[in-house]
Amino acid sequence: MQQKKIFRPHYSTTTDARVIQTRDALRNAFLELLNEKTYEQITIREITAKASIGYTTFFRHYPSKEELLDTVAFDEIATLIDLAINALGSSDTHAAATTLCGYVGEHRILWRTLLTGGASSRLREEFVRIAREIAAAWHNENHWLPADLGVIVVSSGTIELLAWWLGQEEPMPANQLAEIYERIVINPVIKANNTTL
Amino acid sequence: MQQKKIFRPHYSTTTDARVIQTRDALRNAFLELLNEKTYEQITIREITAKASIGYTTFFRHYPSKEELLDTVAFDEIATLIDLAINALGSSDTHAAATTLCGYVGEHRILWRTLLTGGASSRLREEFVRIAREIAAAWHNENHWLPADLGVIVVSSGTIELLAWWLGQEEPMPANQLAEIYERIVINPVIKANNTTL
Amino acid sequence: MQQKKIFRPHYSTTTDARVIQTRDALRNAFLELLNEKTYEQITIREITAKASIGYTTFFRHYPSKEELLDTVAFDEIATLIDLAINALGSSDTHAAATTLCGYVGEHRILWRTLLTGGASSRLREEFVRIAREIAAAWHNENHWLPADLGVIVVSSGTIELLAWWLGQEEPMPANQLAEIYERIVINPVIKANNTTL
Amino acid sequence: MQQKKIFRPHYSTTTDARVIQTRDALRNAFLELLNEKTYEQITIREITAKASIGYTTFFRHYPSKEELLDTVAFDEIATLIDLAINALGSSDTHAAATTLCGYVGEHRILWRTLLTGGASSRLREEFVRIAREIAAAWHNENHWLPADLGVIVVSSGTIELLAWWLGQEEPMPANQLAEIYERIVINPVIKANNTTL
DNA sequence: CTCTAATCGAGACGGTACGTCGCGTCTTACG
DNA sequence: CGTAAGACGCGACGTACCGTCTCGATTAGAG
Repeated sequence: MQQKKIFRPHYSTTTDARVIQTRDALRNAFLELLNEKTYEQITIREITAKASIGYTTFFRHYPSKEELLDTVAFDEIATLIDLAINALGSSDTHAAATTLCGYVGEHRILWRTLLTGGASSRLREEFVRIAREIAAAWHNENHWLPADLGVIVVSSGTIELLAWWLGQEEPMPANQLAEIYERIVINPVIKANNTTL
Repeated sequence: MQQKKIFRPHYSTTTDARVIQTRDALRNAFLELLNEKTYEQITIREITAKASIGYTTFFRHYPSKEELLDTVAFDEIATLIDLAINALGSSDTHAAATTLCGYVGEHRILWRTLLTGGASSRLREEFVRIAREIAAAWHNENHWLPADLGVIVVSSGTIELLAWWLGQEEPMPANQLAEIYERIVINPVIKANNTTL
Repeated sequence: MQQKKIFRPHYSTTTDARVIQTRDALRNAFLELLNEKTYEQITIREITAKASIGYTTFFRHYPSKEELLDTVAFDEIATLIDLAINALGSSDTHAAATTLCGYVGEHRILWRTLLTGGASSRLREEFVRIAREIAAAWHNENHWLPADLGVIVVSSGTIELLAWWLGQEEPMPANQLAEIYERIVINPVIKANNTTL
Repeated sequence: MQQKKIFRPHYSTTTDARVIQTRDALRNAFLELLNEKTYEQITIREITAKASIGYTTFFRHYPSKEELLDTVAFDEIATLIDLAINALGSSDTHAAATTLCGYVGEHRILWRTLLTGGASSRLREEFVRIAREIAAAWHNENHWLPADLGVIVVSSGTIELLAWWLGQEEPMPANQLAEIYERIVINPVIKANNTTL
């Protein structure tokens, strides 16, 4: 964390056109590579070569490959989790599920890379991890179902369902997916309490 | 005339006591390390050091870290998938679910390492991958649910549920877990077909 | 796109101060080690350790130990062979012999390492090899003496004589050596033709 | 030198037919390999493979590759040096030179391997080294020529001349070689004293 | 419109891990 | 029950990336 001497003025926000350009190039090169190979297999040298950026320059913007991935994915994950939490907690689960599927569908290209590309397992872990944090205070009236287990199963179910969808060659419409989502992921957890076991 | 490469006669089964001993040492050292750190962070040198085995000797038994993990995990995964498939396909899902949870509970220590340790994401991927292969021919009468999506959701749900259970400090009894398993993972997929959407 | 292999831009001449410094350190460490042990016994790790240079860095400058030796020795050998050829071919063999012995005496320290150190046998072979190449076109009027045999005997005689001289604790003066050189190495080959056998 | 536990009953002379057979096989395999590659490049595993002998068995007969070479070459070198010393010291140098060249010619195949094969430089060093030891007490009446220098020049000259001869495709007759030998190697050293410089 | 400072490319360097190779010792299973 | 087959520890090899550090060249944007 504590960098010693390397010149790193760019970690802060800047409007310098060169900086913006460099970061975009890195981001795009990284995403392209994620479509080809595993996160671990991708080297920083590859990213910079593909981005036509000097190797050293990478470190002027991100301290590590990890950090670049986070930067690329963090906002997207946060948005998606918001929607997923809504789907879980809302009274109108149907609308929430549709919204979530619709959102991912609109960002299909990016999300396909994230969920089916070389960083998929990292993304999934991250998704579940953040979901657990956010939902830590979440109240669950199902006495038979531990709250965090519910969050885990819904989170991972969500991710797997979306990954499957994005990997299809001829994907079904978003609203149809939303129905399935509701039936096999949402409802079993939140609506099961009125069923006697 | 020339040496073929490294001398690797051991990949086949052997009864040599030294070989058994060495492999056990590697396996145990590896599992211990998986409780401490990520699969990627573990180096072969660490494994051999912890096992008090020469570095080169590792390669006399496994061509890579990957292969060692496979060897350690493959049989366990295969057994578990058998049970999971039964849970999914059997008419008596309750009995199948109980059997599965019971099996994992009996091998709690190993499975906790596999599912909550440093190789968890690899194990989960592998589990889902194998499950898809096995269930490729699986017939699904739910016209509204694509078969492979069902397999994916059940597989990942199974894994996540077990991982949660094994990570608990005071885990609930296996049969209680089995009930939850049935309600939020099994039934939504296989019993939903008699519900009109 | 991919890295070519290890980064090796330095084989060409460069004025970079760091490069000069590194190469000098390697060269000196190598020569010091040659005074202690055999060329084969010296490891690249030893050289770099003695030079306080990173192990990997060695390969950024030389592809192998062999190449380092060549670099260290090649110019010297070439110079010496020039002088030796002159000694052999010149009409004034006396002056040529004196020049050659004087030259080696002036570079006594380096040549002692080369000829009596751990790489001596390699150096001798190299010397004879190069001498044969250079003297391939050399015309010999001695009908009784095959030209290449003459070159070989003179070359090896030269080397052995110099090695002996450099190994002496109280070496004789260069001009005295030159006289012996002329009598037992040069003259027998080039002046013998006017003697009937 | 001090071997601990390995079973090595064969270092002593033995008449056991199997032992003789094994050693011959190793010796022949070694000589064959010396015609193909450098002493350093030859591995013990290669030798044993070519000899159809177990790898471990090698060490029951020789502690190292070095020792095998010595065993193969020592007697031959000693014989040759005897002859060379005679050539140098005898009053009838002509007869001695002829004898020496004749002897080598009769063992042409072995000597060609030794002097032009992959161990040539070792052989040459060894030859000169032994010659110096034997001739240490040798008295030299040439006041202008240090005795050991004389031995060195004659030894190396002898070796180089023989190596050249054995490497020829159409070698000259032994007696013709002997004449050259006498003129350019022997006489310059031992008969030069009656010449004023 | 200049000039100063931010940005960048090139690449030398010290490291660490990799997987391979050969050595020489030690052990065991088999004939 | 002695030996060959081979398991093993060891250490060097050469490669691949890592992340740090210069050193100049270029360029943006403030004065």
